[in-house]
Amino acid sequence: MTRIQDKRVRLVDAAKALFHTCGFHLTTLADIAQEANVPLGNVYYYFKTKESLAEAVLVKRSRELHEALQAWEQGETVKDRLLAYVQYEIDNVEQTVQSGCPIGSLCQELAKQGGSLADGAAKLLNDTLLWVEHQFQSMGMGHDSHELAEQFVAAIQGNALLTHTFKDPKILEKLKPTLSAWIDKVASSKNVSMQREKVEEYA
Amino acid sequence: MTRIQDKRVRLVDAAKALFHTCGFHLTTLADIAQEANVPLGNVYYYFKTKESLAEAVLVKRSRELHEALQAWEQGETVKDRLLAYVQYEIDNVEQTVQSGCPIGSLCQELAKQGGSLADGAAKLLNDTLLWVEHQFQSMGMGHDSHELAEQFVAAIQGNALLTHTFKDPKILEKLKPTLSAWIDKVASSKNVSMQREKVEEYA
DNA sequence: GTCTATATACAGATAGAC
DNA sequence: GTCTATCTGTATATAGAC
Repeated sequence: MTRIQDKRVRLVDAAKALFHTCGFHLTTLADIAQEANVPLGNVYYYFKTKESLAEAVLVKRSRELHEALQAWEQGETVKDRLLAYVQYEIDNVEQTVQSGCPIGSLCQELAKQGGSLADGAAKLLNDTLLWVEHQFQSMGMGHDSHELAEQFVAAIQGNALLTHTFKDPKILEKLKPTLSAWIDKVASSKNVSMQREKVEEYA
Repeated sequence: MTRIQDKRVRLVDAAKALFHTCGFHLTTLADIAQEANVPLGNVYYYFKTKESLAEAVLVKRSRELHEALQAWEQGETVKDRLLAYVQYEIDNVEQTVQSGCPIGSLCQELAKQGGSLADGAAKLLNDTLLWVEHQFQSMGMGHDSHELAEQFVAAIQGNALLTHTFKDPKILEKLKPTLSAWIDKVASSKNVSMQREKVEEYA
């Protein structure tokens, strides 16, 4: 790409990192410009407002999320896929210890002020939720899939908050065996009723 | 109390509400002063800095939390007590829809900047966690109590985040039967091993 | 396209009359 | 104790030379 795109990319990357570590409101455009090695006045050539820069960050986070979802989707069994998601959180646990879940903290901070930023952050969490729900459907959980997905994502988000608040990576790490056992239990309890319900096709 | 205390109380109440609905950084002292019907310049007679006002808010939240814990403690069985906590969240679900869990959102926002505010917010969540852990100990869950408490609190915090993000009170409302069944399952699975473990005294 | 200098707005905090 | 007026710093955003 051209040099102009490089600067734009650098600004979005710097903003993405700083919004996560310091939060949206505490991060100044001067901080972002410095981190990206771009003079402050030049930022406005690429982004008219701080909000439009934040929107670009949300677009980038969305692209990265869907790449991750695709990667986890490669797992052989549904359980493998769901645990790949959990493992991803564990691989990035130091980030979560320092600044919380990147998506969860965006939702918490941006949901309060409404507007397009709140919607964009909510969509990240919703896309995650829909993917998990799809996994449970592939498992044959039918109508329960939505609530199971909510419990799964809530468990990860809740444990990420505890991890961040108490600066303790072990909290997230312990979650993997816990969720693994929970998936088994959920699946086995469903197998009983599978005798009378049609098993859904894997998508 | 004297009139001077009234103003102080009004400022703390206004700050408590606004920090929750708008977040700490987005709330200005002018907003707080207006909400409390106190002239801006007079705020500094009671609180030298915005941070010291936030500390007073944390003290108030801590007092209120411990009052709530005592109220829930009146439940007859351990399950009643834990579900009283969940019911409390449901009773205040509209607040959570609008602004998230008061304690969880404080932790998320203040943990990033460290300092005494981060510690104060973390203590609120930790006190909650310790109370839940104590309940599980009273149930005879022994060494598992800590991790059960983490899962319990994480479930509530995670569901509060989803409730806030998706503006959907039903998410938190559905949690009560889910956790109720979970408590039963946990208790019954422990009853098996109670035959070989000493049952701990209720505190 | 780039970057310095600056306008504008508003935040936290203070001075000092009452 | 109270409150107006204001200081000071800093954030977003713009103007305009290069």
